[in-house]
Amino acid sequence: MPETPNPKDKVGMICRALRRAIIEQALEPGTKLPEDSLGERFGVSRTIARHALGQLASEGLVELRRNRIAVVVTPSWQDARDIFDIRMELERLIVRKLAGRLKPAQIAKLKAHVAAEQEADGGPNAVSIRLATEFHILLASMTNSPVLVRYVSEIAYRCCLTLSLFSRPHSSECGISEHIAIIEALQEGDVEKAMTLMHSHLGEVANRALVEPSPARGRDLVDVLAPYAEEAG
Amino acid sequence: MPETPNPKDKVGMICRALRRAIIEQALEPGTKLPEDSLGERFGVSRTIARHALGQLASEGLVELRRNRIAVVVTPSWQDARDIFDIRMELERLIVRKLAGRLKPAQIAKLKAHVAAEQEADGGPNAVSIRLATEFHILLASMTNSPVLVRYVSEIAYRCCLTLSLFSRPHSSECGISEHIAIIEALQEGDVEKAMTLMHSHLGEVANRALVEPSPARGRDLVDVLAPYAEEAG
DNA sequence: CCTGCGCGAAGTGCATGCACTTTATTGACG
DNA sequence: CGTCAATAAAGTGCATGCACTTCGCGCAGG
Repeated sequence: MPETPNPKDKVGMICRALRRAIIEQALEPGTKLPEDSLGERFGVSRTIARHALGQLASEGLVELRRNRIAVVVTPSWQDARDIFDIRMELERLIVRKLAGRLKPAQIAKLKAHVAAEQEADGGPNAVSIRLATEFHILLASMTNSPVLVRYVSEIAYRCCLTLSLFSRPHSSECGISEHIAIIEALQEGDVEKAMTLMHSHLGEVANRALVEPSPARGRDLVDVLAPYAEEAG
Repeated sequence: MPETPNPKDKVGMICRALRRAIIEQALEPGTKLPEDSLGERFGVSRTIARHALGQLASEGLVELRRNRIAVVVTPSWQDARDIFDIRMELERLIVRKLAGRLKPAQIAKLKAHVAAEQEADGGPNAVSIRLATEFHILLASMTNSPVLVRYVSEIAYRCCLTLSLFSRPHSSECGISEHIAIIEALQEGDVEKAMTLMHSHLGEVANRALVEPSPARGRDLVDVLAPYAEEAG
Protein backbone atom coordinates (compact mmCIF):
# COMPACT_ATOMS: atom_id res chain seq x y z
CA MET A 1 0.00 0.00 0.00
CA PRO A 2 1.46 3.36 -1.01
CA GLU A 3 0.12 5.03 2.14
CA THR A 4 -0.36 8.78 2.00
CA PRO A 5 2.89 10.72 2.14
CA ASN A 6 0.91 13.71 0.92
CA PRO A 7 -1.96 14.34 3.31
CA LYS A 8 -4.26 16.11 0.88
CA ASP A 9 -4.95 16.18 -2.82
CA LYS A 10 -5.62 12.51 -3.24
CA VAL A 11 -6.70 13.09 -6.81
CA GLY A 12 -3.31 14.51 -7.68
CA MET A 13 -1.54 11.57 -6.09
CA ILE A 14 -3.53 9.06 -8.03
CA CYS A 15 -2.95 11.00 -11.21
CA ARG A 16 0.79 11.05 -10.64
CA ALA A 17 0.85 7.34 -9.89
CA LEU A 18 -1.16 6.46 -12.96
CA ARG A 19 0.78 8.81 -15.21
CA ARG A 20 4.00 7.22 -14.16
CA ALA A 21 2.63 3.73 -14.53
CA ILE A 22 1.41 4.57 -17.99
CA ILE A 23 4.60 6.10 -19.28
CA GLU A 24 6.67 3.28 -17.85
CA GLN A 25 4.41 0.89 -19.70
CA ALA A 26 3.32 -0.83 -16.53
CA LEU A 27 -0.11 0.04 -17.91
CA GLU A 28 -0.13 -0.57 -21.64
CA PRO A 29 -2.43 1.18 -24.06
CA GLY A 30 -5.85 -0.41 -23.90
CA THR A 31 -5.57 -1.42 -20.26
CA LYS A 32 -8.87 -1.07 -18.47
CA LEU A 33 -9.11 1.25 -15.48
CA PRO A 34 -12.34 0.57 -13.58
CA GLU A 35 -13.24 3.19 -11.00
CA ASP A 36 -13.84 0.71 -8.18
CA SER A 37 -10.59 -1.17 -8.58
CA LEU A 38 -8.71 2.09 -8.73
CA GLY A 39 -10.47 3.41 -5.68
CA GLU A 40 -9.89 0.22 -3.78
CA ARG A 41 -6.26 0.08 -4.76
CA PHE A 42 -5.63 3.64 -3.61
CA GLY A 43 -7.90 3.52 -0.60
CA VAL A 44 -10.44 6.08 -1.77
CA SER A 45 -13.98 6.04 -3.07
CA ARG A 46 -15.02 5.89 -6.67
CA THR A 47 -15.64 9.62 -6.59
CA ILE A 48 -11.95 10.36 -6.25
CA ALA A 49 -10.85 7.73 -8.71
CA ARG A 50 -13.34 9.14 -11.14
CA HIS A 51 -11.93 12.62 -10.77
CA ALA A 52 -8.44 11.35 -11.37
CA LEU A 53 -9.56 9.59 -14.52
CA GLY A 54 -11.22 12.77 -15.71
CA GLN A 55 -8.01 14.65 -15.17
CA LEU A 56 -5.96 12.08 -17.03
CA ALA A 57 -8.52 12.09 -19.82
CA SER A 58 -8.13 15.83 -20.22
CA GLU A 59 -4.41 15.23 -20.55
CA GLY A 60 -5.02 12.73 -23.29
CA LEU A 61 -3.58 9.74 -21.45
CA VAL A 62 -6.87 8.03 -20.76
CA GLU A 63 -9.91 7.52 -22.88
CA LEU A 64 -13.27 7.99 -21.24
CA ARG A 65 -16.31 6.59 -23.03
CA ARG A 66 -19.78 6.95 -21.65
CA ASN A 67 -20.96 3.99 -19.57
CA ARG A 68 -17.77 2.16 -20.42
CA ILE A 69 -14.68 1.35 -18.46
CA ALA A 70 -11.91 3.90 -18.90
CA VAL A 71 -8.86 2.68 -20.78
CA VAL A 72 -5.31 3.82 -21.31
CA VAL A 73 -5.37 5.65 -24.61
CA THR A 74 -4.01 4.06 -27.77
CA PRO A 75 -2.63 6.91 -29.85
CA SER A 76 -3.06 6.67 -33.57
CA TRP A 77 -0.14 7.12 -35.88
CA GLN A 78 -1.55 10.41 -37.10
CA ASP A 79 -2.02 11.63 -33.52
CA ALA A 80 1.61 10.85 -32.90
CA ARG A 81 2.68 12.89 -35.91
CA ASP A 82 0.57 15.85 -34.85
CA ILE A 83 1.88 15.71 -31.33
CA PHE A 84 5.47 15.66 -32.46
CA ASP A 85 4.84 18.65 -34.71
CA ILE A 86 3.53 20.65 -31.79
CA ARG A 87 6.27 19.43 -29.52
CA MET A 88 8.93 20.70 -31.88
CA GLU A 89 7.50 24.19 -31.88
CA LEU A 90 7.10 24.31 -28.13
CA GLU A 91 10.55 23.00 -27.37
CA ARG A 92 12.12 25.38 -29.83
CA LEU A 93 10.35 28.15 -27.97
CA ILE A 94 11.76 26.83 -24.73
CA VAL A 95 15.38 26.80 -25.81
CA ARG A 96 14.89 30.25 -27.31
CA LYS A 97 13.71 31.50 -23.95
CA LEU A 98 16.44 29.70 -22.09
CA ALA A 99 19.58 30.15 -24.17
CA GLY A 100 22.17 32.16 -22.27
CA ARG A 101 19.85 32.76 -19.36
CA LEU A 102 20.44 29.66 -17.28
CA LYS A 103 21.96 30.11 -13.85
CA PRO A 104 24.82 27.82 -12.79
CA ALA A 105 22.56 26.00 -10.38
CA GLN A 106 20.17 25.22 -13.21
CA ILE A 107 22.98 23.98 -15.45
CA ALA A 108 24.08 21.74 -12.60
CA LYS A 109 20.59 20.38 -12.19
CA LEU A 110 20.36 19.58 -15.87
CA LYS A 111 23.73 17.85 -15.87
CA ALA A 112 22.76 15.87 -12.82
CA HIS A 113 19.66 14.70 -14.60
CA VAL A 114 21.62 13.62 -17.64
CA ALA A 115 23.97 11.76 -15.33
CA ALA A 116 20.98 9.91 -13.97
CA GLU A 117 19.96 9.10 -17.51
CA GLN A 118 23.37 7.65 -18.22
CA GLU A 119 23.22 5.60 -15.08
CA ALA A 120 19.83 4.19 -15.99
CA ASP A 121 21.03 3.39 -19.49
CA GLY A 122 21.20 -0.33 -20.03
CA GLY A 123 18.58 -0.87 -17.38
CA PRO A 124 14.89 -1.25 -18.13
CA ASN A 125 13.97 0.54 -21.30
CA ALA A 126 10.85 2.10 -19.78
CA VAL A 127 12.89 3.90 -17.15
CA SER A 128 15.22 5.35 -19.78
CA ILE A 129 12.27 6.66 -21.71
CA ARG A 130 10.78 8.20 -18.61
CA LEU A 131 14.01 9.92 -17.67
CA ALA A 132 14.50 11.27 -21.17
CA THR A 133 10.99 12.65 -21.02
CA GLU A 134 11.59 14.22 -17.65
CA PHE A 135 14.66 15.95 -19.00
CA HIS A 136 12.50 17.91 -21.39
CA ILE A 137 10.02 18.71 -18.67
CA LEU A 138 12.81 19.90 -16.42
CA LEU A 139 13.95 22.18 -19.20
CA ALA A 140 10.44 23.55 -19.60
CA SER A 141 10.11 24.21 -15.90
CA MET A 142 13.14 26.51 -16.09
CA THR A 143 11.24 28.96 -18.24
CA ASN A 144 9.05 29.80 -15.23
CA SER A 145 6.07 29.68 -17.53
CA PRO A 146 3.44 27.47 -15.95
CA VAL A 147 1.48 27.22 -19.16
CA LEU A 148 4.49 26.10 -21.11
CA VAL A 149 5.34 23.54 -18.46
CA ARG A 150 1.85 22.18 -18.56
CA TYR A 151 1.67 21.80 -22.31
CA VAL A 152 5.13 20.38 -22.70
CA SER A 153 4.55 17.93 -19.89
CA GLU A 154 1.32 16.78 -21.40
CA ILE A 155 2.77 16.42 -24.85
CA ALA A 156 5.94 14.77 -23.64
CA TYR A 157 3.93 12.18 -21.73
CA ARG A 158 1.88 11.47 -24.79
CA CYS A 159 5.01 11.12 -26.86
CA CYS A 160 6.20 8.65 -24.27
CA LEU A 161 3.07 6.65 -24.73
CA THR A 162 3.52 6.73 -28.47
CA LEU A 163 7.11 5.60 -28.23
CA SER A 164 6.09 2.65 -26.13
CA LEU A 165 3.58 1.75 -28.81
CA PHE A 166 5.49 2.19 -32.03
CA SER A 167 9.19 2.08 -31.33
CA ARG A 168 11.30 -1.01 -31.19
CA PRO A 169 12.85 -2.38 -28.00
CA HIS A 170 16.25 -0.72 -27.76
CA SER A 171 15.68 2.94 -28.37
CA SER A 172 17.69 3.11 -25.22
CA GLU A 173 20.74 5.08 -26.34
CA CYS A 174 18.15 7.46 -27.68
CA GLY A 175 19.79 10.78 -27.24
CA ILE A 176 21.66 11.27 -24.03
CA SER A 177 24.57 12.77 -25.88
CA GLU A 178 22.16 15.07 -27.65
CA HIS A 179 20.81 16.20 -24.31
CA ILE A 180 24.35 17.08 -23.30
CA ALA A 181 24.93 19.03 -26.49
CA ILE A 182 21.74 21.00 -25.91
CA ILE A 183 22.81 21.91 -22.41
CA GLU A 184 26.13 23.17 -23.71
CA ALA A 185 24.52 25.24 -26.43
CA LEU A 186 22.19 26.77 -23.88
CA GLN A 187 25.09 27.51 -21.59
CA GLU A 188 26.99 29.21 -24.40
CA GLY A 189 23.90 31.24 -25.18
CA ASP A 190 23.93 30.15 -28.80
CA VAL A 191 20.21 30.38 -29.57
CA GLU A 192 20.38 29.18 -33.14
CA LYS A 193 22.56 26.23 -32.32
CA ALA A 194 20.38 25.23 -29.39
CA MET A 195 17.22 25.44 -31.47
CA THR A 196 18.77 23.43 -34.26
CA LEU A 197 20.02 20.81 -31.86
CA MET A 198 16.66 20.51 -30.19
CA HIS A 199 14.92 20.31 -33.52
CA SER A 200 17.11 17.55 -34.86
CA HIS A 201 17.03 15.75 -31.53
CA LEU A 202 13.26 15.59 -31.58
CA GLY A 203 13.36 14.75 -35.26
CA GLU A 204 15.59 11.82 -34.45
CA VAL A 205 13.28 10.56 -31.76
CA ALA A 206 10.23 11.01 -33.94
CA ASN A 207 11.78 9.23 -36.90
CA ARG A 208 12.92 6.38 -34.75
CA ALA A 209 9.45 6.06 -33.33
CA LEU A 210 7.13 6.74 -36.20
CA VAL A 211 8.38 4.06 -38.50
CA GLU A 212 5.30 3.53 -40.63
CA PRO A 213 1.56 3.75 -40.63
CA SER A 214 1.70 0.13 -41.81
CA PRO A 215 -0.85 -2.44 -40.79
CA ALA A 216 -1.77 -3.10 -37.21
CA ARG A 217 1.77 -2.95 -35.82
CA GLY A 218 1.41 -5.90 -33.47
CA ARG A 219 -1.55 -4.38 -31.70
CA ASP A 220 -4.62 -6.33 -30.84
CA LEU A 221 -7.32 -6.40 -33.45
CA VAL A 222 -9.76 -4.88 -31.03
CA ASP A 223 -7.58 -1.79 -30.74
CA VAL A 224 -7.31 -1.36 -34.45
CA LEU A 225 -11.02 -1.65 -34.92
CA ALA A 226 -11.95 0.54 -31.99
CA PRO A 227 -12.48 3.74 -33.99
CA TYR A 228 -14.66 1.96 -36.49
CA ALA A 229 -16.75 0.43 -33.76
CA GLU A 230 -17.07 3.92 -32.34
CA GLU A 231 -18.71 5.26 -35.46
CA ALA A 232 -20.94 2.23 -35.85
CA GLY A 233 -22.37 2.82 -32.38
CA MET B 1 -12.19 18.03 -23.71
CA PRO B 2 -13.83 20.88 -25.54
CA GLU B 3 -14.99 18.73 -28.44
CA THR B 4 -17.74 16.10 -28.43
CA PRO B 5 -21.01 17.98 -29.00
CA ASN B 6 -22.75 15.01 -27.41
CA PRO B 7 -26.33 15.89 -26.47
CA LYS B 8 -26.24 13.63 -23.42
CA ASP B 9 -23.07 15.11 -21.97
CA LYS B 10 -24.29 17.49 -19.27
CA VAL B 11 -20.81 18.29 -18.04
CA GLY B 12 -19.81 19.35 -21.53
CA MET B 13 -22.89 21.50 -21.89
CA ILE B 14 -22.20 23.34 -18.68
CA CYS B 15 -18.58 23.77 -19.66
CA ARG B 16 -19.53 25.28 -22.98
CA ALA B 17 -22.02 27.60 -21.36
CA LEU B 18 -19.55 28.79 -18.76
CA ARG B 19 -16.72 29.13 -21.26
CA ARG B 20 -18.87 31.31 -23.41
CA ALA B 21 -20.07 33.37 -20.48
CA ILE B 22 -16.51 33.87 -19.37
CA ILE B 23 -15.10 34.92 -22.71
CA GLU B 24 -18.02 37.25 -23.31
CA GLN B 25 -17.27 38.82 -19.96
CA ALA B 26 -20.67 37.98 -18.60
CA LEU B 27 -18.59 36.38 -15.88
CA GLU B 28 -15.67 38.64 -15.06
CA PRO B 29 -12.41 37.44 -13.57
CA GLY B 30 -12.84 36.89 -9.87
CA THR B 31 -16.51 35.97 -10.13
CA LYS B 32 -17.42 33.24 -7.68
CA LEU B 33 -18.83 29.99 -9.01
CA PRO B 34 -20.39 27.97 -6.16
CA GLU B 35 -21.19 24.39 -7.03
CA ASP B 36 -24.76 24.45 -5.75
CA SER B 37 -25.78 27.63 -7.53
CA LEU B 38 -24.29 26.28 -10.73
CA GLY B 39 -26.05 22.97 -10.28
CA GLU B 40 -29.34 24.65 -9.51
CA ARG B 41 -29.01 26.98 -12.47
CA PHE B 42 -28.37 24.14 -14.88
CA GLY B 43 -30.73 21.66 -13.27
CA VAL B 44 -28.13 19.16 -12.16
CA SER B 45 -26.56 18.10 -8.90
CA ARG B 46 -23.38 19.47 -7.40
CA THR B 47 -21.54 16.42 -8.67
CA ILE B 48 -21.96 17.49 -12.26
CA ALA B 49 -21.27 21.14 -11.60
CA ARG B 50 -18.16 20.08 -9.77
CA HIS B 51 -16.96 18.05 -12.71
CA ALA B 52 -17.52 20.96 -15.05
CA LEU B 53 -15.52 23.23 -12.77
CA GLY B 54 -12.71 20.72 -12.68
CA GLN B 55 -12.70 20.63 -16.45
CA LEU B 56 -12.62 24.39 -16.74
CA ALA B 57 -9.88 24.52 -14.15
CA SER B 58 -7.75 22.16 -16.22
CA GLU B 59 -8.27 24.56 -19.11
CA GLY B 60 -7.04 27.45 -17.01
CA LEU B 61 -10.29 29.40 -17.07
CA VAL B 62 -11.29 28.73 -13.48
CA GLU B 63 -9.29 28.68 -10.32
CA LEU B 64 -10.01 25.88 -7.86
CA ARG B 65 -8.75 26.32 -4.31
CA ARG B 66 -9.31 23.69 -1.70
CA ASN B 67 -12.37 24.27 0.46
CA ARG B 68 -12.98 27.55 -1.28
CA ILE B 69 -15.48 28.68 -3.85
CA ALA B 70 -14.21 28.37 -7.39
CA VAL B 71 -13.62 31.65 -9.18
CA VAL B 72 -13.08 32.79 -12.74
CA VAL B 73 -9.34 33.04 -13.11
CA THR B 74 -7.58 36.41 -13.09
CA PRO B 75 -4.58 36.01 -15.37
CA SER B 76 -1.42 37.79 -14.41
CA TRP B 77 0.37 40.00 -16.87
CA GLN B 78 3.22 37.53 -17.07
CA ASP B 79 0.81 34.67 -17.74
CA ALA B 80 -0.62 36.68 -20.57
CA ARG B 81 2.82 37.20 -22.09
CA ASP B 82 3.64 33.51 -21.84
CA ILE B 83 0.35 32.53 -23.37
CA PHE B 84 0.77 34.86 -26.31
CA ASP B 85 4.26 33.50 -26.92
CA ILE B 86 2.90 29.98 -27.17
CA ARG B 87 -0.04 31.09 -29.23
CA MET B 88 2.21 32.62 -31.84
CA GLU B 89 4.12 29.40 -32.30
CA LEU B 90 1.00 27.28 -32.52
CA GLU B 91 -0.79 29.51 -34.96
CA ARG B 92 2.26 29.78 -37.17
CA LEU B 93 2.28 26.00 -37.21
CA ILE B 94 -1.36 26.04 -38.22
CA VAL B 95 -0.96 28.33 -41.17
CA ARG B 96 2.09 26.35 -42.25
CA LYS B 97 -0.01 23.21 -42.27
CA LEU B 98 -2.89 24.92 -44.01
CA ALA B 99 -1.35 27.13 -46.67
CA GLY B 100 -2.35 25.99 -50.13
CA ARG B 101 -4.21 23.00 -48.79
CA LEU B 102 -7.62 24.49 -48.09
CA LYS B 103 -10.56 23.19 -50.05
CA PRO B 104 -13.02 25.70 -51.54
CA ALA B 105 -15.66 24.71 -49.01
CA GLN B 106 -13.26 25.55 -46.22
CA ILE B 107 -12.36 28.89 -47.73
CA ALA B 108 -16.05 29.64 -47.98
CA LYS B 109 -16.58 28.74 -44.35
CA LEU B 110 -13.77 31.05 -43.28
CA LYS B 111 -15.11 33.90 -45.36
CA ALA B 112 -18.57 33.35 -43.96
CA HIS B 113 -17.16 33.60 -40.49
CA VAL B 114 -15.37 36.82 -41.26
CA ALA B 115 -18.61 38.16 -42.68
CA ALA B 116 -20.25 37.35 -39.36
CA GLU B 117 -17.46 39.21 -37.64
CA GLN B 118 -18.06 42.26 -39.80
CA GLU B 119 -21.74 42.11 -39.09
CA ALA B 120 -21.16 41.94 -35.36
CA ASP B 121 -18.73 44.84 -35.55
CA GLY B 122 -20.13 47.88 -33.83
CA GLY B 123 -22.29 45.68 -31.65
CA PRO B 124 -21.30 44.57 -28.19
CA ASN B 125 -17.55 44.41 -27.84
CA ALA B 126 -17.61 41.04 -26.09
CA VAL B 127 -19.28 39.41 -29.07
CA SER B 128 -16.66 40.77 -31.43
CA ILE B 129 -13.92 39.38 -29.27
CA ARG B 130 -15.60 36.01 -29.13
CA LEU B 131 -16.04 35.86 -32.88
CA ALA B 132 -12.45 36.86 -33.49
CA THR B 133 -11.37 34.09 -31.15
CA GLU B 134 -13.59 31.57 -32.86
CA PHE B 135 -12.03 32.47 -36.20
CA HIS B 136 -8.71 31.21 -34.96
CA ILE B 137 -10.29 28.07 -33.55
CA LEU B 138 -12.04 27.44 -36.83
CA LEU B 139 -8.70 27.73 -38.57
CA ALA B 140 -7.18 25.25 -36.13
CA SER B 141 -9.98 22.78 -36.66
CA MET B 142 -9.15 22.66 -40.36
CA THR B 143 -5.82 21.04 -39.64
CA ASN B 144 -7.70 17.89 -38.56
CA SER B 145 -5.35 17.69 -35.62
CA PRO B 146 -7.41 17.23 -32.47
CA VAL B 147 -4.49 18.05 -30.26
CA LEU B 148 -3.79 21.27 -32.05
CA VAL B 149 -7.44 22.23 -31.87
CA ARG B 150 -7.50 21.57 -28.18
CA TYR B 151 -4.44 23.60 -27.36
CA VAL B 152 -5.29 26.50 -29.61
CA SER B 153 -8.82 26.61 -28.26
CA GLU B 154 -7.62 26.63 -24.72
CA ILE B 155 -5.03 29.28 -25.36
CA ALA B 156 -7.33 31.41 -27.45
CA TYR B 157 -9.94 31.38 -24.71
CA ARG B 158 -7.37 32.40 -22.17
CA CYS B 159 -6.20 35.20 -24.45
CA CYS B 160 -9.81 36.28 -24.61
CA LEU B 161 -9.95 36.44 -20.88
CA THR B 162 -6.75 38.44 -20.81
CA LEU B 163 -8.03 40.88 -23.37
CA SER B 164 -11.13 41.49 -21.33
CA LEU B 165 -8.91 42.24 -18.38
CA PHE B 166 -6.21 44.44 -19.83
CA SER B 167 -7.42 45.94 -23.06
CA ARG B 168 -9.38 49.11 -23.42
CA PRO B 169 -13.05 49.24 -24.49
CA HIS B 170 -12.96 49.50 -28.27
CA SER B 171 -10.53 46.90 -29.49
CA SER B 172 -13.46 46.19 -31.72
CA GLU B 173 -12.01 46.83 -35.16
CA CYS B 174 -9.26 44.54 -33.93
CA GLY B 175 -8.26 42.76 -37.03
CA ILE B 176 -11.04 41.70 -39.29
CA SER B 177 -9.13 42.93 -42.30
CA GLU B 178 -6.12 41.00 -41.10
CA HIS B 179 -8.24 37.88 -40.93
CA ILE B 180 -9.19 38.44 -44.55
CA ALA B 181 -5.59 38.90 -45.56
CA ILE B 182 -4.64 35.66 -43.84
CA ILE B 183 -7.36 33.77 -45.67
CA GLU B 184 -6.10 35.12 -48.98
CA ALA B 185 -2.52 34.19 -48.26
CA LEU B 186 -3.64 30.69 -47.30
CA GLN B 187 -5.65 30.42 -50.48
CA GLU B 188 -2.68 31.49 -52.58
CA GLY B 189 -0.55 28.92 -50.80
CA ASP B 190 2.02 31.52 -49.81
CA VAL B 191 3.32 29.94 -46.61
CA GLU B 192 5.78 32.67 -45.69
CA LYS B 193 3.30 35.45 -46.25
CA ALA B 194 0.62 33.67 -44.25
CA MET B 195 2.96 33.03 -41.37
CA THR B 196 4.15 36.61 -41.36
CA LEU B 197 0.61 37.90 -41.47
CA MET B 198 -0.48 35.67 -38.64
CA HIS B 199 2.54 36.63 -36.60
CA SER B 200 2.01 40.33 -36.99
CA HIS B 201 -1.72 39.95 -36.47
CA LEU B 202 -1.20 38.27 -33.14
CA GLY B 203 1.55 40.74 -32.32
CA GLU B 204 -0.93 43.53 -32.92
CA VAL B 205 -3.51 41.98 -30.66
CA ALA B 206 -0.95 41.28 -27.97
CA ASN B 207 0.46 44.77 -28.05
CA ARG B 208 -2.95 46.32 -27.92
CA ALA B 209 -3.78 44.15 -24.95
CA LEU B 210 -0.65 43.96 -22.90
CA VAL B 211 -0.21 47.65 -22.32
CA GLU B 212 1.84 47.59 -19.13
CA PRO B 213 2.53 45.58 -16.03
CA SER B 214 1.58 48.79 -14.16
CA PRO B 215 -0.18 48.75 -10.81
CA ALA B 216 -3.41 46.99 -10.07
CA ARG B 217 -5.20 47.86 -13.32
CA GLY B 218 -8.57 48.60 -11.79
CA ARG B 219 -8.90 45.27 -10.10
CA ASP B 220 -10.34 44.89 -6.66
CA LEU B 221 -7.94 45.15 -3.78
CA VAL B 222 -8.79 41.69 -2.62
CA ASP B 223 -7.61 40.28 -5.92
CA VAL B 224 -4.36 42.14 -5.80
CA LEU B 225 -3.63 41.03 -2.29
CA ALA B 226 -4.70 37.45 -2.78
CA PRO B 227 -1.25 36.01 -3.50
CA TYR B 228 0.24 37.76 -0.50
CA ALA B 229 -2.48 36.56 1.81
CA GLU B 230 -1.92 33.11 0.40
CA GLU B 231 1.71 33.07 1.48
CA ALA B 232 1.02 34.61 4.85
CA GLY B 233 -1.40 31.79 5.67
C1' DC C 1 -17.71 -26.38 -33.58
C1' DC C 2 -19.53 -22.18 -34.18
C1' DT C 3 -23.37 -18.71 -33.64
C1' DG C 4 -26.75 -16.10 -31.32
C1' DC C 5 -29.46 -15.19 -27.10
C1' DG C 6 -30.39 -14.06 -22.45
C1' DC C 7 -29.55 -13.43 -17.79
C1' DG C 8 -26.62 -12.43 -13.82
C1' DA C 9 -22.48 -9.78 -12.60
C1' DA C 10 -19.82 -5.78 -13.00
C1' DG C 11 -19.50 -1.01 -13.93
C1' DT C 12 -20.86 3.70 -14.72
C1' DG C 13 -24.11 8.18 -14.14
C1' DC C 14 -25.81 10.85 -10.99
C1' DA C 15 -27.87 12.50 -6.62
C1' DT C 16 -27.79 12.96 -1.90
C1' DG C 17 -26.03 12.87 2.92
C1' DC C 18 -22.74 13.98 6.50
C1' DA C 19 -18.49 15.87 8.27
C1' DC C 20 -15.48 19.52 8.00
C1' DT C 21 -13.87 24.27 6.45
C1' DT C 22 -14.60 28.80 5.24
C1' DT C 23 -17.34 32.94 5.24
C1' DA C 24 -20.71 36.12 7.03
C1' DT C 25 -23.24 37.99 11.02
C1' DT C 26 -23.98 39.58 15.26
C1' DG C 27 -23.32 41.17 19.67
C1' DA C 28 -20.35 42.25 23.64
C1' DC C 29 -16.65 45.04 25.04
C1' DG C 30 -12.97 48.68 24.85
C1' DC D 1 -17.87 54.00 17.00
C1' DG D 2 -14.78 50.58 15.92
C1' DT D 3 -12.73 45.87 17.08
C1' DC D 4 -12.94 41.30 17.71
C1' DA D 5 -14.65 36.90 19.15
C1' DA D 6 -18.39 33.61 19.07
C1' DT D 7 -21.67 31.58 16.35
C1' DA D 8 -24.70 30.63 12.55
C1' DA D 9 -24.85 30.07 7.55
C1' DA D 10 -22.96 28.66 3.37
C1' DG D 11 -19.90 25.82 0.86
C1' DT D 12 -16.76 22.13 -0.18
C1' DG D 13 -14.68 17.01 0.40
C1' DC D 14 -15.85 12.71 0.10
C1' DA D 15 -18.51 8.40 0.40
C1' DT D 16 -22.38 5.81 -0.52
C1' DG D 17 -26.82 4.38 -2.69
C1' DC D 18 -29.73 3.40 -6.56
C1' DA D 19 -30.98 3.24 -11.41
C1' DC D 20 -29.36 2.18 -15.74
C1' DT D 21 -25.92 0.29 -19.10
C1' DT D 22 -22.58 -2.72 -20.60
C1' DC D 23 -20.01 -6.97 -20.11
C1' DG D 24 -19.32 -11.88 -19.92
C1' DC D 25 -20.53 -16.47 -19.65
C1' DG D 26 -23.38 -20.40 -20.28
C1' DC D 27 -26.74 -22.60 -23.04
C1' DA D 28 -29.88 -23.79 -26.84
C1' DG D 29 -29.98 -24.35 -31.74
C1' DG D 30 -27.88 -24.93 -36.22
